[in-house]
Amino acid sequence: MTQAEGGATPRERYRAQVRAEIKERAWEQIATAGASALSLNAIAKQMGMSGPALYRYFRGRDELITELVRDAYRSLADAVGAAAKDGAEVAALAHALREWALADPHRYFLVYGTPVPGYHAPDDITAIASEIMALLLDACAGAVGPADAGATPFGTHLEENREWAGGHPAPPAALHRALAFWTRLHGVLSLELAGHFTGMRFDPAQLFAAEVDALAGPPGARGA
Amino acid sequence: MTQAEGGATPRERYRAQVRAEIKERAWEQIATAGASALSLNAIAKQMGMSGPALYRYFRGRDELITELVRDAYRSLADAVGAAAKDGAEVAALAHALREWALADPHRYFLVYGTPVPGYHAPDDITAIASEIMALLLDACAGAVGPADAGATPFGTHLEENREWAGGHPAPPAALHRALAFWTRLHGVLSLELAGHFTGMRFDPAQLFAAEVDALAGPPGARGA
DNA sequence: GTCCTTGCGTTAGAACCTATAACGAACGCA
DNA sequence: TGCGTTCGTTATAGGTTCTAACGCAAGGAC
Repeated sequence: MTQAEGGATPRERYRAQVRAEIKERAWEQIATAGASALSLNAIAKQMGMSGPALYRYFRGRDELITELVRDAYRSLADAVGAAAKDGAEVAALAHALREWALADPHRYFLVYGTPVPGYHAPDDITAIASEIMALLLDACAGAVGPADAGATPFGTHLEENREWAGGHPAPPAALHRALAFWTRLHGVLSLELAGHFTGMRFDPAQLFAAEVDALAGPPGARGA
Repeated sequence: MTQAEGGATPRERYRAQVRAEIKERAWEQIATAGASALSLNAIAKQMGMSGPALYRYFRGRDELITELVRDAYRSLADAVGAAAKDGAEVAALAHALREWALADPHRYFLVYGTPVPGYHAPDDITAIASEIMALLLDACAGAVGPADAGATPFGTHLEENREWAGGHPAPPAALHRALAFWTRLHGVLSLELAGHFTGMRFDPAQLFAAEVDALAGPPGARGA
């Protein structure tokens, strides 16, 4: 999208532009009907082209979706990164995450929703995921309270298996806090976005805020 | 499945039996390829029938899936109910939930996974969901610690909007704890089942256990 | 400016899918 | 034994992804 004009040859520029427009339409479809309803045929028709033309630009439906997942991850990393720029408070990251999720629920589900059985994310996507995790670890390492001294059972387990942190020099309590941040906020967000709270009258934002509050306090609270 | 033999007329018995077999095959397909790959045609072919025959038994793909969702909810309610029978410890419910989820991940995603845009669950399904919530509230109400006295901001918000608890006489702290139970354990389970922990070396079971531990302790810990 | 190559978009078609319509046969009930 | 309901069939319409083969047009080379 940004480097569409940076292409060398006219053909490459045109190609990049068409690819961008295809993804644009794809995002529109996903925003309204979800990823499962994404139809290459419909996109082509919408663009005034006839069906198989799109296969010049994407190997197939899977490759397009993989590209969209990549963009979604990139977008999330940017959103979280922007929030982590200054203060780097854990609550700020949480807020950025929620904003990003509410802005386009289907995009959230594209990243964190029900996985496709055969699908395995390519390396560059998992790299972006690690990048997000690093931001989270930074924030969590910066917020280690004095109460984090006591080692929890899970803390020691994490100490022994901390390869996933990619060499990040965070204490076990921070590792645990980062993991809890991820799983707890995903828990609230995914249930909210999936509509499991509709009917129940309480405000999901306040439940989310309560979880963020708990996260800002004790990490493994009462563990051991 | 159970009441297949309770039918009055031979026709009804046969019909119930065929419906049961269709659902059986559907579950097999879902277990291997997920709900999105469920094909009425394939089921029919597998049963030696030709395509449209299944429409005598289900209005369409949607009705079959709705039925499967209903069965999944029922199964979850039974599993949780069985665990709540005796001691009624919160940890026991958590363990039952995890067992149920790991037994068939795709079944879990059928209930808690990415929602289909147009779909709205029928009343009897939401009723089962309420039933599960009631079991959870029972367990949480029985585990109110002395530390739960202090009213958190979210606790008072829940006190004001407690219709979703269906008149359950649980203190606000128990309501909060039940909600946290649901969202936190779903957070860990769904990320684990979706494969977001693969590559990271830690044991998901221990993270789950740590969350259960935290749940058994302070509910809104440090809120306010 | 002219040729030649490369790539784009087309139509045709195979193999799926859901879903409806119309027909014939079998089954159960009286 | 007859009759009506229900079942399973085939045919059909319309949708999807994706491959193959063809023609045209645009870019680069000279």
